This record gives sequence, C-alpha cells and structure tokens, in this order.
Amino acid sequence: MPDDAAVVRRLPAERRRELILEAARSVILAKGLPATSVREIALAAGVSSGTVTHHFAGIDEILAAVVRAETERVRDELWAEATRRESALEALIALGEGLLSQRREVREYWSLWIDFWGRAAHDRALARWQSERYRTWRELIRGLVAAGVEAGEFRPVDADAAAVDIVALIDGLGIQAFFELGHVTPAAARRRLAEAIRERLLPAAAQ
Amino acid sequence: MPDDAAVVRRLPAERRRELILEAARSVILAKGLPATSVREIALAAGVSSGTVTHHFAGIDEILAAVVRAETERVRDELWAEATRRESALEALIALGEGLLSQRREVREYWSLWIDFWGRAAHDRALARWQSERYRTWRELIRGLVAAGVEAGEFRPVDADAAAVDIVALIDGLGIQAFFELGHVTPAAARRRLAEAIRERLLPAAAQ
Amino acid sequence: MPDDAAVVRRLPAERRRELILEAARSVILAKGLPATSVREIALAAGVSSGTVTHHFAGIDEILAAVVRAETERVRDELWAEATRRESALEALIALGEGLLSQRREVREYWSLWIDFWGRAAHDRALARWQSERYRTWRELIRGLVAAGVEAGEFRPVDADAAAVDIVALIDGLGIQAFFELGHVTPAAARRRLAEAIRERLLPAAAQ
Amino acid sequence: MPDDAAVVRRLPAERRRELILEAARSVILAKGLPATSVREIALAAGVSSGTVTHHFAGIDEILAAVVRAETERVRDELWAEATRRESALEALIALGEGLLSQRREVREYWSLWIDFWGRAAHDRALARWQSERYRTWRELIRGLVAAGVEAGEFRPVDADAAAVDIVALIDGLGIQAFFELGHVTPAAARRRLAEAIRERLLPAAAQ
DNA sequence: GATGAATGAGACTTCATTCAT
DNA sequence: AATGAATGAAGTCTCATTCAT
Repeated sequence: MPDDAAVVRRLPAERRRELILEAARSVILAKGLPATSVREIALAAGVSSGTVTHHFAGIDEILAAVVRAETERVRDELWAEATRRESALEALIALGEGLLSQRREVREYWSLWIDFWGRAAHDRALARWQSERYRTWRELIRGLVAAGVEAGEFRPVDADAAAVDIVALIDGLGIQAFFELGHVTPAAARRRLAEAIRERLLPAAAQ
Repeated sequence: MPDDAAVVRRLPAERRRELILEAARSVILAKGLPATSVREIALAAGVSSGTVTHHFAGIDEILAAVVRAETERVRDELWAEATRRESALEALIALGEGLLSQRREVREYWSLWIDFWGRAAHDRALARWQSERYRTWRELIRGLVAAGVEAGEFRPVDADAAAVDIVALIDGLGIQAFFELGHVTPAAARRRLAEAIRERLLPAAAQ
Repeated sequence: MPDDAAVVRRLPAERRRELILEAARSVILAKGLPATSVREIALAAGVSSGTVTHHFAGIDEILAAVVRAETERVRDELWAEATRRESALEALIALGEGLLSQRREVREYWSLWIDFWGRAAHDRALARWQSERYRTWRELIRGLVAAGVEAGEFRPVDADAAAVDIVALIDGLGIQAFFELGHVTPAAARRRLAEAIRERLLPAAAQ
Repeated sequence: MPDDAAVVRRLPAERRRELILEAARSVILAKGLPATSVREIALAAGVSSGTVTHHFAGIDEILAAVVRAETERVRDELWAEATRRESALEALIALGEGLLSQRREVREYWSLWIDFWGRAAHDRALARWQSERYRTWRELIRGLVAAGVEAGEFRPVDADAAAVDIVALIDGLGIQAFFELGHVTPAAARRRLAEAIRERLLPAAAQ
C-alpha cells in the first residue's frame, strides 16, 4: 500500500502542474510576487524544489501562469454573472460590483494585480499583455453600454468613452478600497460605482 | 577646476545623501523596486557600496526616502499650479491633468507609485501610509469641490463622494494610460477626466 | 575507482554533514571560533559555500554541532576508559589524566572549550549549557568518590565538595598546561593532579 | 563658552587614550571581545571612530591595552590587600578569595580573561603573554607559601608544586562560579578554596 | 587633536537552477 | 515523474582603516 491516503506520490504532469500553480498562487498572495521563491512554492505544494523546476521552465513561467489563470477565471465568472441580468444597467453594475466585492477572493484578485502591475511596469512584454487585458475589459463594457443605448435604456452616449471611464472608476475605487482601512470600504466603493454609472448613462428623467 | 562633478570625492553628508537618493530613484525607475539593490544604487551614484550604507541605515530607508520625496514634490508642485487658477473647476482640472500629463516625470511618478503599491500590498505600515496619502488627496479635492459649491460654480453635490470619485478616476485613467500603448493616451485620459469632472459637478445649464 | 575521496561529488546528506562538521572542527581549531566563517568551512570541506548552507540552517548550528559532538566523544571515551579500572582511585586518576594528556586531540579539546567559553560568556543559552556540562562532570566524579568512600578505599569525605575541587583542579591545570610553553607541561599537570587526588582522598596511612 | 560643561572637546592625547580604553573595556565586557568594534568603542567614548583610530594603531592594540591594564590593576590591588595580612595563610586566602569575590568588577575580570584566553589560544604572542602572567601569579603565591614554611606556619611542602595547585584551583573554581547559575556560587567557591588551602598547607594538628 | 566621508573586503544568507540518482 | 545535493551569483550589512578637512 505505497499510495498513502492523502499523499499522492506520482501524478500525471498536467495534474501536478495544476497543484503547483495553486500552491504558487497562495504563496504570491501571502508574500507578494517579489518574495515568492521556488522553495516556498515547493513547500506549499508538498513537493521538492526539483519537482517545481521539473515541470516549469523557470519561476517566471509559474508566475505568468498564475496571473493568466486568475485573470481568466475571474473574467469568465463575472461575465457569466453579468449577462444573466435583465437590463444593461444591471449587467454593468453586477460586473463592477463583482470586482469591488469584499469577498476574500476578490481582495486576493486585487493583490495579484497590484503585484503584477509592478512587474509589468518594467517589462515590455508584460506591459503589452496588461494593455490587452484592458482592451478586453473595455470591449466587454463598451458592448454593454452600446446595447443599452440601442435599447433606449441609456442616453445616446459615446460607448467607447464610457467604457474608458467605467474601467478607470473600477480600478481607482478598487485600489482605494484595497488600501483603505476605514473610510472607502468595499461597500462604499460599490455604492459610488453604482451611482456613478447611473448618472453617467441613464436619461435625466430616470435618475 | 578641481571639483568637477564626476570627480568630487568628498562631499557634505547632506549633499551625498541627495545624490544617492537621486541615483536610487533612477535605478528604481529603470529596474523596478524589487530589482533595486545597494550595489546598483552605488554604481549609479558613482560611489562604493560602502558609501551608500554609510549614509543610510539600510536599503529600506533609501527606498522610503525616494518615495516620500517624490510624493511631496509632485503634490506641492501640482497644488501650487492648481491654486493659481481662477475657478474651482479650472483648479480641479489642472490638478487632474497635471497627474495625467505626458511629461517624462509624470510617467516616472506613476511608475514609482505602481511599484510602491506592490510593496504596500504586503506591508502593513506601508499600506497605512498609502491610506494616509489617499486621505490627503481626497481632502485637497474635497476642498476644491466644496469651494465651487459654495461659490455657486458647482451643483450642490456631496463633496466627499465627489472627491472619492475624482481620485478614483485619476488613478484609473493614470494606470490605463501608463500601460496603454496606443488607445488611451495621456491626452485621451486628460480629455476624459476633464469631461467627467464637468459632467459630475457643473450645473446642467453650464455643460 | 570512481569514488576517490577527493573527487566524490554527490553524497548522502548525512555523510556530507559529517564531512562538513569535520572540516568546521579543523577550521575552528586552526583559527578559533570567531574567525571561523562559512567560506573557510566550505574551503576546508572542499565544497561550495552554498553546499554548507544547504546542509545547515546557519553557521551557529554548525558551531554548536561541533562543540556538542566533541563533548560527547571525549566524555564517552574517557568514561569508558576510567570505569575499566579496578579501584575508584585509579578510575579518578585515569579520568583526570585523560583530560590532561598531551595527545594532539586533547590539546584540541581544550582549544575548543576555551573558545566556547568565550562565546558562552556572552550568551545566556550557551552559558546554561556550559553549566549543565559542569554538572555532568561533577556528578560523574562525585559518583566515583562516593564509591571509593563506600568501599573504604577513601576517607569519609564530602563527595560533593571533592567533586567541585577535582573538576576545578582539572580545569585549572588544563588551562595552565594549554598556555604553558615549558614549565607546567601536560606531564607535570598530570603528576600534580594525581598527587592532589591522593592527598585529598586517601587515608593518611595510605599516602 | 565653547567648552561646554561635560563635553570636553579637545584633550591631551594621553588623557584621550585613557578615556577610550575605559570605553573599550565597558564594550568588551558587555558584548565580548569578538563583538567589540571600533564603532562601538567610539560610541561609548563619545568620540568619532576616526578619533579612536587616531590614537591607536589598530583595534588589536586597544584590546591588548585593556587586558594589560586590567591585569595590572587587579594584581596590584589584591596583592596590596594580601600583604596587609598577618600570616601567610591569611594572605593566601585573601588573595584567592579576592579573585572569587562576587563583586561586579570581579565577574568582569573573569569575563575579560575568558575572552582573552579565546584569543590567545590562536595567537602565539598572546599565548606567550598569558604564560608569563601565570608565571607571575605562581611566583607570588610560591613566595607566600615559602614564607609560611619558613615561619613554621605551614608544613614543609614543595612551594613550587603548591603554587601550581593553588593557581589551578583558583582558575577552576573561578570558571565554575562564572558559569554556574546556582550550585557553585562565588561564596561556595571561596569556601572550597579556603578549605583546600588549609588542608594543603597547614600541619595536621592545626586543621 | 578631532572628524567623518569614503572605501572595499568579507560576513551570513537566499536563491534559481542543474543534474545524478 | 520525482528527488534533493550541489552550485555560484547576488542579496544586505558590518567592519577596520585611510585620509582630506
């Protein structure tokens, strides 16, 4: 019986990679990107450091994979939730509020992104990726705004411009809430966002 | 001409400290906070690494001093510029646009802050400091908004809420512009900010 | 003959640890505790400094391990030798003379202890350990004395007090012999010790 | 009034040297010889580190001077006290007990010596000096013993041998008491020494 | 006599990576 | 697939010493 209960010795490469990425994510969240080492990832994953470097080309690949997975996971989750709503307004607010939730995972999401920005600020390729990500978010939001305009739900605003504003507001409120210790709580940030979106898009009569 | 800049061997401590901080700032901007080492700072400053540690208690003191100096410099500069304007609207726009300028120094300012956020995200004391800094900015902006309301220049808005929104917009636009390679240029960010401020504060008739 | 001592690249951790401790011991003896660095230990062990820190948590762990191993080795060796003797007197003298032998290893033993005292004098935990070590030695000697008294071989002395005296004499003679260049040789120290023990313990008639 | 009360700016070299040695002594006692740095000595002396190296050739000279001064001071003091006694026995006991006193200065004396032994164990010149010091002590004690024998106060013992024994006992008891936390207190060490001296030297009838 | 700016060697430790097993 | 022994570069910091002032 060499295959002890919780201790899985040998796994398919793909499964082991996932476990290592999961461990890496938890270490990054706890200590921050710059303080995340192969040794700590290995420790958290319950494997030797050799196993970590056996499955990845280097530590940079691990970090990139973690951020990429997180991005996609959160985007898909929130988008699914948003498009379940009846109106464009509700969809937009659901999207924004999802990003300003006080759930632990959301705080972790911001932590990861703030860490990533720091790295991307000095790495051309990562900066390009970050730029793409912004483009994606703006495109999603632009679509919702345009649909609302089309449906007569919103004023006939410039959807591109509105998307820039809304993404900026979400980021700005997210950062304030992340560092804030009392004043701009996540709840307050969500209130501000919802109100700002209404004011920005609804016809005067509807506000 | 014995005291040629590049040759000066011995300087008053205060002057040497300044030169080292200047060098540290340039290294941080080029490589990022986590990649900034005593050795690189010394190299950039043209002194031995021993000289660096002779003038500072440790590398953390250097990094903190750089960020602190940058903060104060930019705040004072922009505030002086803003309060020179005639109306509250113009002052607000000057402040915001100053932070979204495409001058090299402003890009550097954002780089430094993005790096700092990464560190503050995992350091209680730095997070507190960041929180204080936000409080200061909101307070400055709240004052301008309240003055505009008082003068009948703005609608009777909640100045606190408006300050949160405007700080968030500036941060959000600043980050998008920082990473953006083509779409959301600094100029576009400034346009968006000015328009958003007008819409948020001016009476319907004045827009 | 692929595993020539000087060429062996890869070893079981336990064996490598032993080799490093052996190397550390030789460095300490040659240069003294305060001058013993990781680099020198690595050099003496024929490995990289990284290997040294790979096998030990830090240099303090190495130094402690060396001293501990030496202590136990000498104590066990001498005690085995002493208890092989027929009478309590002979056992005591064997023990003491073993500690005052002129064998190279004994001189090294004193060197190590003198170095260790220097460290323990300024370190509470090490001082406690040193105190324990004295307690052990006194206890061993007290037992021999008590046995001799019991057997009628010695006068009815206070065994506790005698143990303190004998330990003190051994230490004092050991130090004098260690530093002495001509007068109090190890041989002289042994003579003095044997005579002192006889005088201290034997009945007047037997001296 | 540049010459502020307690702050003496400029002193004759000889006086400054003394102040620095005094400061060095206190640092050595607090931190131990190996941890004593020029910077700490300068700090304790209230001068710049440049001043310290200005008055001494190097840190080794300072350390040697401190030990030398301490040695002479203690020897002279105790010898004066001993020779004030009426009998050889009392003089010997006064000498020994002076070295086992529980006064703070005596504990400091042992600390200094233990530190010094560590250094002398790896330095030929210092070892020679240590040897000389032992020779001096043995000579002083031999003289007292011989006088006692001469006067009929002591048995006709070999004074040379007795001196070796007594010096050894003092050292051995001193070390045990230095490290001991409860059992062999300074008071117990003094009792043991006095009794051992009596037994070693007095005629059987007088004990 | 006194200062302290400047230096460079060397202290310990952390680390990503390689590779024999 | 997994391990972990081994490496050497690079990290921060301490230090004794030099020397212009």
